[in-house]
Amino acid sequence: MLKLYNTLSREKQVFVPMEAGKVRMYVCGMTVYDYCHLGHARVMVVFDMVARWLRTSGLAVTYVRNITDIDDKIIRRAGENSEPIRALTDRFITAMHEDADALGVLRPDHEPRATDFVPQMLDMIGQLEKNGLAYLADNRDVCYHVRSFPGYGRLSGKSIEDLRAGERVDVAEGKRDPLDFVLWKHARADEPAEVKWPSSWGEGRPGWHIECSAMATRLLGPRFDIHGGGQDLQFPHHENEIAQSEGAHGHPYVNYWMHNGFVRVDDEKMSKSLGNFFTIREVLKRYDPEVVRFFILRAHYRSPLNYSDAHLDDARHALSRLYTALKDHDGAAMVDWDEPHARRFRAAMDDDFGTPEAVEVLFDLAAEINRGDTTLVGQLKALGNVLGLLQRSPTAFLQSGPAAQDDGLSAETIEARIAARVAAKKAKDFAEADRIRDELKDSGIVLEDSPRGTNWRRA
RNA sequence: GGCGCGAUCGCAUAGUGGUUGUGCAACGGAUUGCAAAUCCGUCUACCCCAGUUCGAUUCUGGGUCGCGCCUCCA
Repeated sequence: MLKLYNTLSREKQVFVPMEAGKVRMYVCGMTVYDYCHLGHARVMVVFDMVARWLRTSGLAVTYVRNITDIDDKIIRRAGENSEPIRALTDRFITAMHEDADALGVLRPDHEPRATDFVPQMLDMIGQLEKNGLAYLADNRDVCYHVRSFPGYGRLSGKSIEDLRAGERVDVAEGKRDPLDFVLWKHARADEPAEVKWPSSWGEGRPGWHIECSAMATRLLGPRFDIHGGGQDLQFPHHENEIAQSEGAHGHPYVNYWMHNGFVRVDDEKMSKSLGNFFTIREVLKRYDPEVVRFFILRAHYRSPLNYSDAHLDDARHALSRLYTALKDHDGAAMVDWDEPHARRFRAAMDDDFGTPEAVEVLFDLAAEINRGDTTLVGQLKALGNVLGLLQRSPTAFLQSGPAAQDDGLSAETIEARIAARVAAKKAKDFAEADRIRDELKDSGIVLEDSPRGTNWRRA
């Protein structure tokens, strides 16, 4: 029985799908004007894990993760680059897919682009206007009248009064209330034709929040099971989505809201605005992507996750232990769910996606295997697979490394050195054998003698 | 100012009203020509102050510190 923490109720709840055996899930994805950073990596990996676990649990999942391809920052960036919006967004969508693929993130069932759903957004805005929740402001933007929507602030635990008290928003440009947000931005003369769509309120483009409501409704229906995203989207983005969808449809929008914690650097949120972010591809130059995935899943999805080289190094060593246990064994990869470790694994995952405990089970399996119980090899591999881990050849993982690109030593060179050392050992020239080993060690290559020969791996 | 989250062994990260988890690191032993890997063992924590309790790291209240949201942000 799966329980998950629902941001809306602020407690763990038993997950009951709307339709037996099926789950409909929407996750807020990327705004594509730059490379993804580690924070994006976390959202993608976390909800990939969620989708995998739901499927492993026998549910048919429809997973939607949107792409925001129209927005102020995109327009600005395209202008700076003197390139069409579409060229810019296409480029970064490709880059995003490269990053996601590297991290073992499976493609969602749908990746809708906002610009493909403008008519649906306009329909929804029209409905909101009809319901008395949207109005055309003096500056010709169409705005959502937040005060007319009862229950605004329920998700984020904010009251309209408190928001006003701490208000730091610019003086309203035509808004009736500073809290009101834009549904439809009227077109400006200096904007490219590419970002102008006709509408009954005049030419313009969608506000940010409306796209998710419209696309989720179109692809999953007006009410669905799970909606996820980064913690920072809880307010105002998700609060506004609720106001839009419930305001338009007159019934609840989402049953379970999930928010993943931030990635931090030096105990500060990693973000574009703070400038302390690392892009995924930057990190992947120095760390194996599976190490990054492991690093993310080793922490609970709702906890903050501190990034540092030391922590990634630690994660690499830990993952190496798992792969080392798998080395020299072939095992079928089907989970036997009646086996005790698998039961613990399931219990951990069913408790709000407790990947840290699930990973712990993996280490216990590795220990059992190292003690000689090779019947558990298949379990380790198969449970690893549930998390999207441990599917490579152990040797391939162990011989790849942080320095793989620049230590300049090819496998052939290393093998040749090993052969030379074996010869030296045979001749009882241990000084020479040790010299060769130390030399390789200085290049980050660790040798391991075994009855069946000498193996090597990268430290 | 409003709202919320967190404080666990050297580092990291789980979890639990009483049996003290996991990874990395460290130390001792086994193994090894020596190593590495592995195994066995050691070290063994729960911010502070009250309260509830037979018993609290775990529950309640207060405090301190850190962080997040309230503005674009995964």
